Amino acid sequence: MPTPYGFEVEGHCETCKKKSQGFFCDLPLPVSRDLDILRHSATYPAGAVLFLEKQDPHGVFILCGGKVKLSISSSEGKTLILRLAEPGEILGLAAVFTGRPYEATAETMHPSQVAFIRRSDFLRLMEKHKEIYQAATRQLSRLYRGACEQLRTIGLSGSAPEKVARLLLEMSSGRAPACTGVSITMPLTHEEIASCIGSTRETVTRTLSDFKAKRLVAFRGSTLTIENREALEDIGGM
Amino acid sequence: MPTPYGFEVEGHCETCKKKSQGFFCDLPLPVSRDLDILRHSATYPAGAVLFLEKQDPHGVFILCGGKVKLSISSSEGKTLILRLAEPGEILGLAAVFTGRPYEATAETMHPSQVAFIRRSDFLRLMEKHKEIYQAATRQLSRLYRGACEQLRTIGLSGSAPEKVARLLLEMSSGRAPACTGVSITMPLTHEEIASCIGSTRETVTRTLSDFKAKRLVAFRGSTLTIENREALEDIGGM
DNA sequence: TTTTCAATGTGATGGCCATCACTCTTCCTT
DNA sequence: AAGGAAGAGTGATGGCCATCACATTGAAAA
Repeated sequence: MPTPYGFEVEGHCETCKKKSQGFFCDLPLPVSRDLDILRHSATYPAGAVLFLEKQDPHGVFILCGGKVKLSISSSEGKTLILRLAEPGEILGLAAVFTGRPYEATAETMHPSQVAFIRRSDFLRLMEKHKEIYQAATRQLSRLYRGACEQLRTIGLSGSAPEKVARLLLEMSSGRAPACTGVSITMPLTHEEIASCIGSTRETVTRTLSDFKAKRLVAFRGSTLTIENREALEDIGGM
Repeated sequence: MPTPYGFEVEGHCETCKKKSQGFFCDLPLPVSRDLDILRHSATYPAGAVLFLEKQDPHGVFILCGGKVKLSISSSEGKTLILRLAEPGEILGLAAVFTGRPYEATAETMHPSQVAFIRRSDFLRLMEKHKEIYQAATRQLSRLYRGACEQLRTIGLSGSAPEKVARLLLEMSSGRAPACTGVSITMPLTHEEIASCIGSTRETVTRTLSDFKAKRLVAFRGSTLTIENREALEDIGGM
């Protein structure tokens, strides 16, 4: 099944197309032909590790379908989740480009389709096609902005409620409309939320209970609804 | 004074040249000619603000000489220093490329020479010269890696000593040799160190005193010498 | 069904460090 | 030399939340 992305995608094409701003999609034909030759596609089960933090960068992974968790961890075993990658993203870009080790660990959260391109092949491809530079710059810019946002959340907010509120608002953004009443499907456990904001599971549980008691949010299964965006923004210092 | 960077630099050329890996230097002649036409050079005094967080990105600033502090701040007035830019760096790159507001505030620490290029001009220039894409990707990759490191320091380390140790080690890295005995000229006040690691001035003062008492570091004026790198790495969890 | 394990809820405790309130030093200015 | 301001050192205090410990729910396997 040929697609506008330059490689075959089973199942999640629609998602990829919808989120294509800034992603690795819609490449001109000559570029996608070259990509097709070099890529190695595979389907990974949930929980598979694509690459490990501090490993030498053998290449980039293009996420075609599924969801991948990117995280860093300390020597004491604590973990910080950087972001969840969506279909269309290139993983390992900064590492491959600088030649330094992967800066994070990539692990599939669901069964995922992934295309791999060897470092040397990818670098040669970049030299050949300006469009790839363009896509890479776009993605890296977004990554950097995201990291800054996370630094703001973790580094500048004193209290745990502040961090949780910011995370919820961030997760709900990008969805229309950005106002009270938005619902999001929470893909993270309390434990994982904690490791997005540098806190602990217990604190997240307590904070969310508190938010619920104050009618700021509501839960229906794994669906979270923001019932009072104003108040949340207030708590988040925004 | 013509230079290999495509624009005139007074005073800090050597620095720039030494740190040129990944920077905006050594461009081919046609590129630097085009840059020369579009750039607006200026010298700013210490403490000047090049751009503000959340401002619309009018363009990029190329730091030719001096030093610039990049920081983000919260609504309550707390500040987090992201990094200190050295000559050769392009400031505002991610913002200009994505079209979203500047992600940080840029403020000169010393009198600095800065070249400005309007957003539209810069984007057109990128389209024309692949070398600029290349330089941009390199710089963005480094920025992203740096942000990840800072996230690791701030988000994964529980204690203040851990954060301070990591910061000192990071500041001393990049200098030869990376072992016990390295001296660095500390360009930051305790207050600024605190806002690099999301802590407070008092805590930094106390922690550094403690390190000094334990013979991990020594001070001579504004020069800091690492006397026991092993122990520092141990505290930093590295 | 029963089993089982992950996820969640909740109390108790204590330590780290942010905060406040000073003093002291060191320059730079006048 | 006196004045002032920025930086640095230091004690006291209290609150937030990490940590430990255990109960409870829920949802997949067996």
